[in-house]
Amino acid sequence: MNNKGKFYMTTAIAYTSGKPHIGNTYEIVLADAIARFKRQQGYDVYFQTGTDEHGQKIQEKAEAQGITPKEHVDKIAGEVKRIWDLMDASYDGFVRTTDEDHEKQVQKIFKKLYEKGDIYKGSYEGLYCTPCESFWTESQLADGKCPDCGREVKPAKEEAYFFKMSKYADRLIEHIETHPEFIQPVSRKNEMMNNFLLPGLQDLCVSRTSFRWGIPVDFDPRHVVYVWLDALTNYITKIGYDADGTSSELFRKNWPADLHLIGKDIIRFHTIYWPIFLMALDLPLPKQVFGHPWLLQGSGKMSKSKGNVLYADELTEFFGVDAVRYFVLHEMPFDNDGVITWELMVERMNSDLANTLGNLVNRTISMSNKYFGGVVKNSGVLEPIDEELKDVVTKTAEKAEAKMDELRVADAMTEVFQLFKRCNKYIDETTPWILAKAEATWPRLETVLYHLVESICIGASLLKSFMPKTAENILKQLNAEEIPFEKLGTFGNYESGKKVTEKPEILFARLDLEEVLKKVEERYPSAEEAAEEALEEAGIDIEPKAEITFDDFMKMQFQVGEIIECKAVEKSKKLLCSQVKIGSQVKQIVSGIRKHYAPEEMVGKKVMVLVNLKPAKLAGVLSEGMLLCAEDANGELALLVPEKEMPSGAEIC
RNA sequence: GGCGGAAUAGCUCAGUUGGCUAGAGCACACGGUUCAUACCCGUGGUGUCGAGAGUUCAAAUCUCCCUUCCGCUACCA
Repeated sequence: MNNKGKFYMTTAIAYTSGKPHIGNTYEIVLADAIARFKRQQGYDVYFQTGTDEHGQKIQEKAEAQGITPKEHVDKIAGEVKRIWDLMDASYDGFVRTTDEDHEKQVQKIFKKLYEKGDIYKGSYEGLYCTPCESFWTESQLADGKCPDCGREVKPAKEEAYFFKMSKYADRLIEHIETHPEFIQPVSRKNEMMNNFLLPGLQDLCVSRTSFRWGIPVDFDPRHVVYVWLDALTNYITKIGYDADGTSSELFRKNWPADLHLIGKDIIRFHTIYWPIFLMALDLPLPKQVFGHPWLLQGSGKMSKSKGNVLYADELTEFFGVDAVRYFVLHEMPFDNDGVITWELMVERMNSDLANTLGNLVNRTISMSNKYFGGVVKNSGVLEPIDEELKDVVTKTAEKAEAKMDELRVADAMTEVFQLFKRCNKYIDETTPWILAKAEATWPRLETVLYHLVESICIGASLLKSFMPKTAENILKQLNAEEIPFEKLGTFGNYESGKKVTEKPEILFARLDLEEVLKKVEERYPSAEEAAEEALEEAGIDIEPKAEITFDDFMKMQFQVGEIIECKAVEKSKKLLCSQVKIGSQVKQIVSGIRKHYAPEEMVGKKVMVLVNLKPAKLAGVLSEGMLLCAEDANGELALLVPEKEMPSGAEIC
């Protein structure tokens, strides 16, 4: 194998709040296909994945179960690993952010950046705007007030460490502009530039004192390192980066990373904060960050509380590992979200895997056995039609490689399936069953079957990155070895005279959609029930606020209000402006609930109103109070209404 | 509200620097075939290329405007 150099790639690390669903699993399969293909091409690949195990959410999850956070993350990390292994992910390194060496390095990095002056200790004192949940540096304040909402900023109870993002912004802008391949897909580049870099970066809070489950700041142990400085650094710590300068051989060989594969939701952190952290550490930047789309189920993003979650291990029970790998890779066309449903899964399984591929292998082996006792001989009786087959077959590797170089995995796989389709056509063109009738045409028949076996071997070798077990199985049935990558462009690798297996094994059995749906129905309660169950089961934890006194509480005045008029606020996408009758007076209240309520359905509702809130302008419209809502983990809102009929103006106490 | 993207066959999407009768896969229909997992091969679309206007010998492809969706962001008292 010719060595094309090192290739270090990573996935994002999975957050250990719960078992990863098929949407999360998609990322590891995508990464694995890329890693395997790179290896096949001759790169020296180091492929890293892992788990992100700190944070308040995890602390709370653990408390709710009556176990320690460590026990909780051990369990979930084990689950993640089990699923990654089930999917045949060929990772070389698995990092956990609770690994001792990771924690130690994060502390060192934190200290190093602090000593360098890039991290400074700030405090919320006089600088925190509670409603905005934002803190500001002195220089950011507008007339001593919150630059966002213009209201007073308050002294706060917490202090925190901040990272000076702005210091490196110019360098980052320069880098992004001179390296167009850095952010993929490119459409994301503009979003980052226009929304964050060009308007000016704000400093990032990198520590917390409100929870304990994190890496302590060693020189100020009341603080734990907050998420990104902890999570992102895994890409260097696990391969042996040392902030004191004695980094490992592995690190020196592999850094900078060639590819960070992440979900599109965390592009900002990987293309802004992470490069800036690296600049602060005087390390080179990763060559490419690819924010892949999401795999959705049905109509919405998968989430536990919606009850529409599919898990990799359940899907593989129905379809097998490689069919699931095929599906998730095939349905993701590079920059659009893909959709997974049981119907689509069955369709792909039947048409692509069972019909096109499975049946091809099966009919080829059957004919070899039937006509020649399984012996595949290249008797060299050629016809012009053979050239067309060879042409397609020998060019497939090159085409697939071109697609893979652009990370277009689905397209690369499609190229491989073009090869199999061409083989099926070749059988029709050469009609082996007619050749079999006369002894005179047997040599031609031998050649035809040889061509088929050879073509399938090339196809199977190319399939290896995407569906490793299937590729192996096909080659085994043909009694063939994997063809090295550099020979995939040549025809005639199969050794003439070898014997294929006597009984072909069905690679993918056709499935009946009705039966599958029936089984699914039996196994899973309907989506609605599941959603309810999930909600009840999980409950929701939110960030606790400081205790208040009864007097504080008594300052707030709540009343029942009747909505007598409601319309959308024109300048905004989320706001509704309601006229609310409270006793004898009418207040105008603006609320961010347009996604959840249409203006007409608001009218007539009696709702809970915080009446004595200081009026403020929202999108230029005056708002004189607040409608109270309950919010679930997905941001779904529900207005609070009295459970018995009550007059407007009734006090809520 | 700011920035950006998209609207093409029933569905998912390709359509390069404007140029021959607008394509692929799936689904569907018909025909052929039988080695094979009732499979494979072939054939079949009068699609207002979102609406309107413009530039041009020529526009799905460029310009303007409108409509609708989507992404990021701000806002969401």
